[in-house]
Amino acid sequence: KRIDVPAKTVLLKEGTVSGNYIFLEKGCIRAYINNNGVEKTVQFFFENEGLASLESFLENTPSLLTVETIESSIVYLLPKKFVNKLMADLGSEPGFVNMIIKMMAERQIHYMNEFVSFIRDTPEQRYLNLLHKKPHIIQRVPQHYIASYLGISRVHLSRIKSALTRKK
Amino acid sequence: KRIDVPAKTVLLKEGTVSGNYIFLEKGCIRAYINNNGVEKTVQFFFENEGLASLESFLENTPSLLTVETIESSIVYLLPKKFVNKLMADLGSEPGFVNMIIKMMAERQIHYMNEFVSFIRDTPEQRYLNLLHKKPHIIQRVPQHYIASYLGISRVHLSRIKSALTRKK
DNA sequence: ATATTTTTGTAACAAATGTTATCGTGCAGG
DNA sequence: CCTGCACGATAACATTTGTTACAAAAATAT
Repeated sequence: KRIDVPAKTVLLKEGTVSGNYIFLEKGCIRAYINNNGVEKTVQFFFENEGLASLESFLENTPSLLTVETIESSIVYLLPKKFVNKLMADLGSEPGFVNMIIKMMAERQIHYMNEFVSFIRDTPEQRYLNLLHKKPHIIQRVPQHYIASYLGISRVHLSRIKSALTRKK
Repeated sequence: KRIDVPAKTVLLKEGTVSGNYIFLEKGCIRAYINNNGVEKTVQFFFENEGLASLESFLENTPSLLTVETIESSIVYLLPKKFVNKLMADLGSEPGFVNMIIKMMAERQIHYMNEFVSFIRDTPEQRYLNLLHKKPHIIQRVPQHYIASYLGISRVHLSRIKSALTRKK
């Protein structure tokens, strides 16, 4: 289940049902939506982070997202059966349930904050937020992926950056 | 705990700690963020829906959101203690935990979809989505609140609407 | 080392969106 | 029945953002 893959390897393809929980030991991954041939990046993942297309994973529906490595990476693929068993076994344990709920609350808060940020902030502010709160993303991820993550064109992100350096 | 309030009543104010779970028996409510004096609507609620500023409620931090009635409404305010007790009592029951997890997953998927929609869709598409998937919002809520919910100015929403009627 | 692909920056123009102001309509409170 | 307000439409103008195209720099493969 432990595999070593080069950059730009697709781990989960849009339209297929998510069969694995993906855990990233080393490297860097992005999840994106394909919209009429234009890729819109939704999230980035780094060392020791795990992901599953939640909707697809829970409800056995085809995933909206494609998951692809950015750098060459080492990942574990945990089959869904295995994860389900884990949940069932530990379900009785008191602390486990609270942990799950807490994790889910965190993710919910994360997505809500992203959502609010889109309503409230300009692209420049969103870029600055990312720069301050998650500088590792800016450092490691190619800029055009970041642009699509911010919901803007790569040209515009370039403009924002050059405007910022001029201000300083 | 059951109160009858006129339109434009503030139920939870930005900066205060959320002390109640709010349940709406009748009427219509909006939650918004105040950004330099500009109100950005984040969500709408209608009959038989409940809400708490999750982050504030779980972590006892000041709420980022203000919650205000749109129409005159009838609401129940459930003190947090009461809700916590409910959770603790029922925590032992097996089905309850699954229900909570399912509810949280739903909300997470909701916010994620909103987020993805901002990255992927134009304002016009977002308006059409709302029109098709949640027509009751469009029908009952004043248009400038909807504009801020879509992340655009009220003028632009007007333009989108008139462009759409011209197309038909 | 060289060739090829990927990534980034910049310019010029087009389209989308915001801002401000004005007008008309309808509705709520006196 | 009035009189304000709140709401929505529209116009004119300003600003932001997207698109296309080209070139340079950086990374990667051969």
